[in-house]
Amino acid sequence: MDPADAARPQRKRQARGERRMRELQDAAAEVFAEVGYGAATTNAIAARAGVSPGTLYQFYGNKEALAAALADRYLAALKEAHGKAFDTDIAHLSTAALVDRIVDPMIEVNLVNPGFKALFARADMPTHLASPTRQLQAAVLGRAEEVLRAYAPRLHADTVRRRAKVMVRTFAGLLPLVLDADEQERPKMIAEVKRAIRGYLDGQ
Amino acid sequence: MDPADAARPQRKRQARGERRMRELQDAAAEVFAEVGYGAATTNAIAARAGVSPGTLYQFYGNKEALAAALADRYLAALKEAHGKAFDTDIAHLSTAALVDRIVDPMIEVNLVNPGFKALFARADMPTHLASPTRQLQAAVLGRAEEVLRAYAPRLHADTVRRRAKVMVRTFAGLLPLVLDADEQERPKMIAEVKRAIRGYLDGQ
Amino acid sequence: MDPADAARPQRKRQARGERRMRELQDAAAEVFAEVGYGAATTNAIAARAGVSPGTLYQFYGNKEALAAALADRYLAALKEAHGKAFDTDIAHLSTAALVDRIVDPMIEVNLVNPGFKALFARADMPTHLASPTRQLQAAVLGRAEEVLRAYAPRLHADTVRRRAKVMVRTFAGLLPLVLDADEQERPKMIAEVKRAIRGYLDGQ
Amino acid sequence: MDPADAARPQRKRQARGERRMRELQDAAAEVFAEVGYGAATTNAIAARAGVSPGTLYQFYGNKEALAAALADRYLAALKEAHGKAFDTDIAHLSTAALVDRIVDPMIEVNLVNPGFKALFARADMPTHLASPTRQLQAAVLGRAEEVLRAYAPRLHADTVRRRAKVMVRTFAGLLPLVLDADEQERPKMIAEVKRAIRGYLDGQ
DNA sequence: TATGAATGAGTGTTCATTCAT
DNA sequence: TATGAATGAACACTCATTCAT
Repeated sequence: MDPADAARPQRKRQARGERRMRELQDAAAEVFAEVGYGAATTNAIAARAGVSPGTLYQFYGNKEALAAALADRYLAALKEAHGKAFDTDIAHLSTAALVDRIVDPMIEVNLVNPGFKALFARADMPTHLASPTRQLQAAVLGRAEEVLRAYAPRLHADTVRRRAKVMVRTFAGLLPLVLDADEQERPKMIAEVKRAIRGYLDGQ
Repeated sequence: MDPADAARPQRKRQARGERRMRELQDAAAEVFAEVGYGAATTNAIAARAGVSPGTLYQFYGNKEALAAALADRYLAALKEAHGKAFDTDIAHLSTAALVDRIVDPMIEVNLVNPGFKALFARADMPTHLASPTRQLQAAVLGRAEEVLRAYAPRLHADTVRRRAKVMVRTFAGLLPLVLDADEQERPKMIAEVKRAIRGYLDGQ
Repeated sequence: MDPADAARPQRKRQARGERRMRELQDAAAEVFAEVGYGAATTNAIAARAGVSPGTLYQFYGNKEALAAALADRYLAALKEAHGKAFDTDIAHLSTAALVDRIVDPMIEVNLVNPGFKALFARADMPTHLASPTRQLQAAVLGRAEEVLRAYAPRLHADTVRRRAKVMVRTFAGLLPLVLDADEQERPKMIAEVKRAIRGYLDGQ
Repeated sequence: MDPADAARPQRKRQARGERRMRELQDAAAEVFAEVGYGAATTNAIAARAGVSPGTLYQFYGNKEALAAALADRYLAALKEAHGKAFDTDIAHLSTAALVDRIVDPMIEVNLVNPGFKALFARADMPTHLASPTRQLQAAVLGRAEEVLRAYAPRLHADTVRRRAKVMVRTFAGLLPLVLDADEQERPKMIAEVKRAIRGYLDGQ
C-alpha cells in the first residue's frame, strides 16, 4: 500500500482546515483594511469568512493569533518579493537603484494585500503593545538592517540600526499617502517616497 | 440694576466652566498619552479629571469633541512656537536652518504635551476617519504648506502640497522614535529626523 | 446651615446606589438558589433585579465580587444570630444545649436566606477555587473554632481546628437535607443534624 | 459458513468499542478530578482520551451519559469492596467495627478513583438536578440502608432511611477533608470521619 | 468507527452616552 | 452645573453538540 494513501485522508481533513484558515486570514485582511485592526471584531471577521465565531476560534485562539498568522503571510510575501530584488550583488548600486529595490516590492506587496498597512503602519497604541504589528515591523526592520549592512559595510552597527529604524518608520508614515492616492497621483507619491528615503540615505 | 452686576456671576460661572474644560482636556491628554486615543475611555478621562461622566458630557458632546478641543490647544501651542521661529524672513535660510525651525518647535511642543502624539501620529484607523487626528494633521499640513511656499516661492502649488504632505507624514512617522528615545539617544534621533526631512527637501 | 443638610443630597445619591446593591444581592441570592452559583449568569441576575447588565457591573466588578458581597451579608446575619446565642457563658452547657445554639441560628439564617446554601455548601470545584465560598466557610470555621475553644479550653489547638472543620463540613453536608425537607420532615431532619454533631463532639 | 466466523470480527469490533468506552471514562475521571464536573468540557475529555469529540458522542449521547457510565463503574467498585466487608454476619459487630467496614472501603475506592468525589460529593447544583450524582448517591444510600437494616433490624423503616441519608451525606461532606489531607493528616481525618459517623449512630 | 470542522446561542464584561435628581 | 446611576448594544471568547466525510 502506498504510504501516501494512508496519509491522504488525514491530509484531506487538514486541507479543509487549511483552506478555512486561509479564508479567515483573507477575511481578517479585508476587515482590518476597512476599519483598522483595533476596530475589527472577531465576529465580523468570522461573518466575512462565512463561518460562525466558533470556527474562527477553532483555528485561532484569539484575535491576535489570527493577526499574527496574517502577518506571517505578509512576511513571506515580502521575503519573496525582496528575494528577487536582492538576489544579486548590491554594493555597487546607486542609492536610487537601491531604494527602488527596497521600496517597489514593499509597495507591491501592499497593493496586493490591503490588510498589510492596517497591521504594519498603525501607531495608536502605547508603543510597547500590539504584538503582530511589532512582529511585522521587527521583521521589516531586520530586513532593512541587512540590506543596509550589505550596502554600506563600513557603517557602525549602531548607525545601521538607527538608519534602518528611520527608513522603516519613514516608509510606514508615507505608505498611507501612496495607498490612498488615486491612479494618477500614486506614481508621483511613490516617487516622493523614494525621494524621501534616498535623500535620507544620501544626506550628510 | 447695573447690568454689570448681573453679568458678573455669569462670568464667574463661565470662568469655572472654562477651568473645567481645561481640566478635562488635561485629563484627556494624560489618558491619551498613557493608553492611546482608541483605548482611552471617557469614564477614565472624567475620573482622571475628578468629575463624573455626566460633567464631561456637559462640556463635550462626545469623546471626539473633547479630543478636538485638545487638538485645538495643541494647535495654538504649535502656532505660538512656530510664530517665534518664523517671525523673520525665511527665504534666505539654508535648508538645514529651515528644518531646524520647523522641527525643533514641533518636538518641543510634543515634549511638553505628552498627548500630542496620541492624536497626531496615530494610524490605527481607516485613513478617512478619526477627525481630531485629521484636523491636527490638516492644520500642521497647512502650516507646512505656508512655510514651504514662503521658502520656495517658485514651486508649483501641487508640488508644494505634495512636499508638505510628505514632510508632515514623515515627521509623524518618526516622532515616536524621538519620544520613545532615552535622554542620550534623543538628540541623535532628532538629528536623524532633521536629516531625513532635509534630505527630502534637498533631494532631486 | 445644618451640616446634615449639605450631606443629604450626596447621601441620597448613595442611597439609590445602596438600594440597588441590595437589590442586586437579592437577585443574586434568588438566582443562586435556583440554579446554583456556577450556572448563575450575571445577565440573569441583572434581569432579575430589573436592571441592565451594565448596572450590575457599576457596583460589582465581576460575578465573584457580587457573590462576595452577598456572602458578607450572610456573614453579618450569622454573626448577629450567633451573637444572641452566645452572649452568656458557654462552658457549663451540655453538649446538646451547645449544639442547639450552634445549629439553630445557622438553620434559621438559611431558611431566611435561600442563597446561603448555594454559596456555602457547594463543592463542585477543585477545593482551592471559588473564593466567596471559601470566605464563607472560613468565617464559619473561625466561628466554630472560637466556640469550641470556649467550650473545651483544654483541647489542643490542632484538635480544635480539626473538630471545627469536621463540624462545619458535616453541617454543610447535611444542610440540603434540612432545606429540601418539607414542613413535616424538617424538624426531624434538624434533630438528626444535631444528633450527628452532638454524637461527634461527645464521641470518643 | 460458520456463524462463529461472522461473529468474530463483530466481537472484535465490540471489544474495541468497549475499550474506547473505558478510555473515555478514564479520561473523564481524570478531568473531573482536576477541574470538577461542572467545569469539565467534553472536548477536554475527548482530547485526554486521545480521540475526537465526535468519537466521544458516538459512544455517549452527552456529557451526563458519560458521567453516568463512570458512576456505574464506581458503583461496581464500591459493591465489590463492600462485598468483601459484609460477606459475614453483621449484627453482632460493635458500632466501631461496623463503621470501619462502611468507611474503609468507601475511602479506598475514592483513593483509587480520583474522579469519584467529583461526581459524588458535589453540591453546586439545585438539589434536584445533576443526575449522575443523584444516581451515585442513591445507590450508596440504598447500600447504606441495607447495611443499617441488617445491623439494626428493629429500627423503623423511616428511621433507617433517615439514618442512612444522614450517614451518606455526612460522609460526602467529610470526604474532601480526607482526600485533601496530606499523608500525615489523612489517618487522623479518617479517624474523625469514623468518629462522626459512629457518634451519630450511637447517639441518642 | 472515527475524524475534526462547524455550529450558534450564550458567557462575563465594557463603554460611550443618557437620565433623573 | 454636577452627580452618579442607568443603559444596552457590542465584544472576545466558550462549549455541548452535530455534520460531512
